Formats: sequence, structure tokens, C-alpha cells
Amino acid sequence: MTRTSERPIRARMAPSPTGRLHIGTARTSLYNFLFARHVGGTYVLRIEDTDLVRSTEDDERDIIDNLHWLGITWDEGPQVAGGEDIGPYGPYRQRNRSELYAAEAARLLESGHAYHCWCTPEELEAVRREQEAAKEAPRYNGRCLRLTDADLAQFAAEGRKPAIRFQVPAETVRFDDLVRGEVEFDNRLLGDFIIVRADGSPLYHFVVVVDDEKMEITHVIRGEDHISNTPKHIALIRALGYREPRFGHIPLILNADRSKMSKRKSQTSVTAYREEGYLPEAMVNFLAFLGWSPGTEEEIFTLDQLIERFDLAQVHKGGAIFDKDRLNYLNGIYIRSLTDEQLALRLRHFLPEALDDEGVLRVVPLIKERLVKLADARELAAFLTESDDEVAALYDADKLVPKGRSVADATAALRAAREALGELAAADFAADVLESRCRAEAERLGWTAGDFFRPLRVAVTGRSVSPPLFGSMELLGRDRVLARLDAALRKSSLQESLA
RNA sequence: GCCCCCAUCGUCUAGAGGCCUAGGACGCCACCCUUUCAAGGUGGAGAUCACCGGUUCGAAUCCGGUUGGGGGCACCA
Repeated sequence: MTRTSERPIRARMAPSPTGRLHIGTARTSLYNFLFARHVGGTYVLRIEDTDLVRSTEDDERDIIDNLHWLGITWDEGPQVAGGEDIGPYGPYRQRNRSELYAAEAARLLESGHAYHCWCTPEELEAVRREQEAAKEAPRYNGRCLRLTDADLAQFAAEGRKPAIRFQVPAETVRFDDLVRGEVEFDNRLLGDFIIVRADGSPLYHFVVVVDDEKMEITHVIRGEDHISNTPKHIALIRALGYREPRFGHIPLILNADRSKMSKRKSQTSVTAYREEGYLPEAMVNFLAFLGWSPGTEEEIFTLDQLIERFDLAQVHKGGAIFDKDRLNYLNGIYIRSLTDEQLALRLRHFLPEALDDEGVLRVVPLIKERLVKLADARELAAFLTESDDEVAALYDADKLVPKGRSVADATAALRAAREALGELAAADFAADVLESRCRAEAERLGWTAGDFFRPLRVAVTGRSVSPPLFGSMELLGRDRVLARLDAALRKSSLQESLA
């Protein structure tokens, strides 16, 4: 066997644009990336779009954009979705490599490693159903291996077009998996499989082998769901006279019920997490630790630190549940590690246009340590862009009145605050001034500060949970604060008179 | 059904024969701080290392079996 370890190291990610970038694909891409960068190898992006019906340019764009967003870079591949597709080992979209696959399939036909299969999908489906009913392994029965000239003439007369099927050699295949060690499989258990459809388009197991060879890939790191497919790939590699790459199968990311992470049971698209306001740094840190750990108690790592520390030998064998609580925790850590300016920049698209850049920057100190996700800023800062009427619509006695107090009490508190703050000039509407004034009022009325602040908070923000009260008042400004206090006063006096 | 893979607190994990009466983190609970909520601080509950046999003076760590879970077996990737 060729000693692949002596070839320059080349790894690849091979997403299929038949859906948004999947969390699992992102993690596999990340591990490949960390591996390639750690060893100083070359990293290649190949688009696996052999399924022309399901592949879309939108999905390719989503995948490439999100890979970039995560900070994953590559040396070869289509750099821009829908863009040019050239490079030293290009093209990198499989739809642009069909001549190559046709030629390699022809070689297999010629050498007798593959044969034409005239069975229709319906016929195959019927056989499969019979096998399942008989509790047998569902695999091809080899019918087209034993065709007579008469059969052939008949198919031709019917106008049938043949698919090309690979004849799997009866042998035991072994390989040394980079994360699992020695794996053995008896290929006699496999049925011959299709490598080219009747319409001439090639299938995954075939193209992946051809491309990995032609692109000189030395290390194939992929999800564990492919470990059972590896013997097929090795059989193909041998039949085609290719060099065998090293294989490494990483554990799967799981749904809460421990099944393979799927769209039905979990949120799997990276775009969705991005839109919720997860930071790429947090996502990368989180994903890296789903199946790998540096062997120490450190847990916060930048991409560069991950590259430095990553080692396939420390990748786990068991699958890991996607734990959103932990992602949330990490996201909070990364959000709080940003400067106010950096955070304001990232928050821009999550906040209403009505809040200008200066406005965003001014709310940041108030909401920063309250954000789990960037999108949380919308609710936290809503009181700033909502009109006084909108805020007033949120008032109700339940919120306005502190526990153990009456509506009359709340009214008294609001009135006291209204009068005290009304005496201040707009220029004096600063958090520290507002706070000392309000505390003085609370003391004068014999209220605890906490109780006294509650009606004010609801009056000013419409909510019983809000960013720090006086900072919020400062941002709102004198006129709007007083208007809201007045509105709350009307509401509570009204309720008082009704009571 | 057959084959392959896996197995430490609810979750992510440390652990590569004695350092483990199993460590950290998330989550949970309590307290502190405190104008709400957070953030932060302190403490706590939480794992007979799936089970059963071996090997060994000694096993979470090595071996075998059992059980459980997952994955694969497409003219999807």
C-alpha cells in the first residue's frame, strides 16, 4: 500500500448544498479545518452537488457564507457561492467534473469491476420489500450479473437505460481509523451498489472516492455515520488503483434523545443560530468541545488556540448531545468579553433602525451583561423605541403595584417621583442624580428603595423587568420620562377611583 | 434481520493500573451582593465509573461476555 503519510497533507470538507449548513456539517468542517491548520496542511472545500435535483445555489451560498462566518478558511475551492470554479485541483463543484466520473466509470466497466444494471427502481424496491419481509439484509440480488442475450435484447427493445453497478469483491477489509483504531468489515455482507444512475449522473460513494484521489486528499475526516460506508470506498479505491487515504470518523452530534441530530428534533441550521444572535466565537468554541477536549480543565478557546491544541487522538468515540444551555453560557461569556464598541457593532442588525448608532452604543452598558443572545437586545431595549402610548398600553395594576402595597400607594410613589424629577432640568437627567432624588423620596415616604422603584420601572419601561432604572431614564430623557410617569399616574389614579 | 461503532454526575467532559472515598464546567438549589432581571461571589445536591465475570497485590482505566444506545445496509449525501 502507498504510504500516504509521506504525501503533503490535504484535508477537505465536502458539504452537499441540499439544505442549509447543518450543525453537524459545520462541526465536521471545523474538525477538518483544525486538523489541517494544526499540521500545516492544505484545506479544500468541495461542493458535493451530484444530486442535481435537490442541490440549490441558495443552499451553496448559505453554506459558504456560514463557513466564513464561523471563521473557517480554505485554500482551495469555490471561494464565492455561484462564483468561479477553478484552482489547482478544480473544478471543486462536482457538477463540473462529470467527464472525469464518466471516464473512471468506463475504466471500471472495462476492467470488469462494474457492470450494467437494467433493473428499474420499482423492481429493486419490490425485491427490497421481499427481503425485509423475510428479515433478510436488504441488498442487491445480483440479477443483472446473470443476464442472457435474450434479456439484453428485451431491455433494449423496451428502451431501458442501464445504471452502472460496482461489483463488490468478496473480501474482508480492514483500516486503521484515526480516532477508532482498527476496524474490520466483511464486504461479502455488502450488495453490489450503483455508482452511476441510468441517466448518467454519478452517485456519492463513487464520486467521493474519485475526487479524494484526484484532489490528492490524504486525510478523510467525517462523521461516524460514514464508518459503515468506508469499506465500500476502500473497495472502490482498490478497484481503481488509487492511493488509500487515512480515515477518521468523528462522533455524531445528537438530539436530546441520543439519536443523530436532525432537523425534526433539533434546530440544525447554522443560519438559525446566527439569526438568534449567537456569536461565531461561541459557536466554534462550543462545537469544538462536542467530541473533543484538550485534556485539561480549560474551556474557553479562540479559533487560533483551538488550532494550536487540536489533536485527532483526543477526539472522543461516543456521540454528544447538543446542549443549548451550554451554548448559551458560552455565548454570554463571549458577549461580555467584547468591548462596548464591538458589541454595539454586532448589535446593530438586531435593534430597530429608530435607534441610531450612537443610541445603540449608549444602551450597550445597560444590557450587555443581560444578553444571552444578541437578539435578546430587542426586548431589553424596546422601551427606548416604543412610543409613550405603546409603553402605557403595557401598564396594569398587577405590575405597577409592589407586593403588599395598594394602588393608592403606587399612585403616591409615582406622584412623589413625578414631582421630584419634574424639578430637574433636562441637563440634570443623569443616572446618579436621578437615583439620589428617587432614593430621597423613598426615604421620605418610608418605602424601601426596591418597592419604590417598582412602579417607576413599570411606568418608564412598561415592564417589571428592565435594564437598570436610572440609566434607562437617562437614555429616555426628561420629557419622555415625565410623560410616562404622568401616563402611569393617570392609569393608577383611574384604577384607584374604580376600586 | 444482518453488520459496524459506542458506554464516567441530567448534559459536555478530566481520567491512558495505585495521585479517584472520581476532578472541572453547564444546568439545578441555597446564600451573599443588589433598584427588577442579569452578571459576579460562596456553598450544596448530583456518578455504587451500564452490568457480570476475569487478569492483577491493586481496575473507571486491561481482557471476555451481557445489556443498553447509536449508526449503516438507496438509481440521498
